[in-house]
Amino acid sequence: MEIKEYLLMPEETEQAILWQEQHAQKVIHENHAQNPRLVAGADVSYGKHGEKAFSSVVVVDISSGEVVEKATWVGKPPHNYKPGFFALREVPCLLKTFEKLQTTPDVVLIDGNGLIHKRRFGLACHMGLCLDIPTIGCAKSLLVGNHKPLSKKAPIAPVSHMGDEIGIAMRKNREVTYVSVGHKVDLEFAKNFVFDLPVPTAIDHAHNSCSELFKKDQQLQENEKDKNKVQIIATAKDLKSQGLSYADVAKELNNYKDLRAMYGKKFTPRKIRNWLEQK
DNA sequence: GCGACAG
DNA sequence: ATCTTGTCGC
Ligand SMILES: [Mg+2]
Repeated sequence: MEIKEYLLMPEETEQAILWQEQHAQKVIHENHAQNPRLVAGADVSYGKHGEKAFSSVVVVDISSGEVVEKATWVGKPPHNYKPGFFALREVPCLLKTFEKLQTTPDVVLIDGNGLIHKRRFGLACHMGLCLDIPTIGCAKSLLVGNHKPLSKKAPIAPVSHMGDEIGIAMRKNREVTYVSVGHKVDLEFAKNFVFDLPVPTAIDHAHNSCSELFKKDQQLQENEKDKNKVQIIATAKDLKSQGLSYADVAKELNNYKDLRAMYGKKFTPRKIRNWLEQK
């Protein structure tokens, strides 16, 4: 789909604060969603050592519950996570993913807050401005604000912060979701829409898709590592057959920087002996 | 200075 | 977000 505005905020904190305050004024708090049918859920997960980002957007037709389309993107995380500036980390990934989407959804659900934000400009607001589509923030925990305890009788409670009603806390079964306006929806619509969503939601699908990408990548890396190990063992075996001691074989292998890099750490005579005696 | 802090 | 196994409960 078409990205209306490719909005990236400055990395420097002081400028980012001003930028958020300025763009918060552009957020539309009135409802523009009518009879939504195509709902997009978006999420990002990260590699074990934070070197890779796995981003997914899944579109669900809520009239049937069927998945209509899925788009994914894998790349380097643009920024570390910083509370209040989550968009630095996820907006670039999500925009790359929405770009690939053929479908134009009626409503977008973002895994993060909208108006529930110190400057009323959480990730969902940011993405809403970029996409110019009705957008709702759905977070799993609270960034700012307070609310009365949820109970069976009152599974929904308003979230307030500095005198503003900026969202609602909602419990469906076991899980609590914090719902807030992202863009072009009002809180009343967002509340009812999310409350009535059948599970698995588009966000659930997106989250699962990210986990699959993560697992797939992890599996590939394991295979690569195994292939490398086979190569290393073959080399070690060759050296040993030339009459070198295990200590000398280890010393020799350590001279090859590429071999050491693919193994990850230094070779020890003990390790070499274990490998060769196993095979 | 301390604690809180979406993912 | 990731690191992680079994275990308690319906
Ligand atoms: Mg997420």
